[in-house]
Amino acid sequence: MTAYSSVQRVAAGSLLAERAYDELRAAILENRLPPGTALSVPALADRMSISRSPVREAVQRLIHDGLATHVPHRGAEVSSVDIEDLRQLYVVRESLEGLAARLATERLDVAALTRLEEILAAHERVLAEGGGEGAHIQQDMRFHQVIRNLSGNTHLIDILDQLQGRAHLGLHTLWRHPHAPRLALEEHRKVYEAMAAGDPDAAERAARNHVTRLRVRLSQATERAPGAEEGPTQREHDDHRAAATHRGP
Amino acid sequence: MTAYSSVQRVAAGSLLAERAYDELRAAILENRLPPGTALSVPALADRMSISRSPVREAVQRLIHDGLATHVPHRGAEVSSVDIEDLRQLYVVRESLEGLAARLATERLDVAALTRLEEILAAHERVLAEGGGEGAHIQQDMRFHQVIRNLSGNTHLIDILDQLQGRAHLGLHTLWRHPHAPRLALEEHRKVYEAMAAGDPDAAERAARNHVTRLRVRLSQATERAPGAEEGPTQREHDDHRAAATHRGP
DNA sequence: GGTCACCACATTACATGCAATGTGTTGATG
DNA sequence: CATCAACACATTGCATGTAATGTGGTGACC
Repeated sequence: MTAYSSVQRVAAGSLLAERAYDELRAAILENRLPPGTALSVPALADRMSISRSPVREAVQRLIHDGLATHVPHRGAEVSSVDIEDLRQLYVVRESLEGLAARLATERLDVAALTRLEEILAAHERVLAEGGGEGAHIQQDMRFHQVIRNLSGNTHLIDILDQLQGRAHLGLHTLWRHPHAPRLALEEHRKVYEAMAAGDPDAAERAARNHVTRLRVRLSQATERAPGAEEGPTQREHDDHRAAATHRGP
Repeated sequence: MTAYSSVQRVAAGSLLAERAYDELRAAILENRLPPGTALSVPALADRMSISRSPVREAVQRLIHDGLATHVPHRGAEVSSVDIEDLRQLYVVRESLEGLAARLATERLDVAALTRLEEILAAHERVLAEGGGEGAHIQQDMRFHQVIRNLSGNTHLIDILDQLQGRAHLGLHTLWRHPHAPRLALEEHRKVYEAMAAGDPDAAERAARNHVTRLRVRLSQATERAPGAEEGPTQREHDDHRAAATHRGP
């Protein structure tokens, strides 16, 4: 029974696996599939009216991205980002956002600068109008996205992209600091100003500072509303061919 | 015709896909499959006497790792790392190795310190005995690997692991600086000393410096022996949903 | 009522079939 | 001799079949 769709558009840019990936990723990031949700390949394939192959591929990409977790004999599920994990993520992001801001400043042009201004303005508007958490997060993501794309460093862009995805996922679950959006916007302005002034050092400091404060606020917020304080929740790091060099007893 | 292997050990830790991945990764990193080599899924499946499914999965993981590149209608091939790409990679590594060294210093214990000493000693031995480029690279990798594992930061570990893989791949092709191994060892010692002294700042600086110099030496070496100087060989960055914020003409 | 064995189910991981599609080659033609 | 058209090939991407395996629930038994 070859489903209903008679000829599956194999045309340009179709790529069922990619579509499935994009769809699932978006659903996860928008919290439509909250952490812990089972990602059954057969079920998803059925719902999307495609076969299991592309879905399986999509799920594996999600796992690779850290947005999903493979549970031995129960399939995959949407990752639950715990606070410690998120904190560690911010530690890495701190360095890299700083680096991105520095590189971006060095490669900045008028168009990019204008673009950043637009984003800040839109962000301000969102906060003024009380556009909701989702709208804030979107502007926040755009700001960082533009900066890292300006860096011109492929590796940096890819890594930050992934880290932001993970962070985003975590933020849906944890953290509800009422002033956070406003503080973030103010810090973004500081980064922007340093960049506009053509000061890479200042831009790096400002960006690092921004992430550091995000991390601190996260810790503070979770301190008084403990969610997973017991147990370090230390993810077992499957020694990634680290044993290759082991030999002794 | 289910091949020869009658019952395919599906037992613990089997996982054909993973085995295939490990095998291919090792082959690529050891330069047994030099950059540009075609990675035909059917051919590999045939050679390994398994079906295409696990091989396809392995190849996709390699692509994700950046060790292989997907060529539209010709399958995948082992990535050719060009100098600019490698240089950019080192820029990122600079920040992250610095961070790793800092964090590692803060979490250092006697056992780890001893382990680092062992590696330095082994490295020294390799260089003294002229153990060859491969042996040097191995010690180099071990050193960095131990440090990042000490950092205790899962994200950092994963990212550096991948970056080191890519760098390793590039180094097979490019770069033949006769003194490089000796210089690297000396710089490793500096990092070690700062760590042993319990000085996170110094450790970070030393580690960053180390990578910076690797990068500079790379540029110098390729300056006089241009391999791919013509054409920026800029890898097309498949706009990674970056276009989401694009709109204007 | 609690414990344990059993059973049906869901899922994975792998094998394999198959149509669509671009590549490279070969041979015909101007 | 160069150009071009037709062809056979290899490969991908997707669909689907299947055995092995662990989960969860259900009922019997103590």
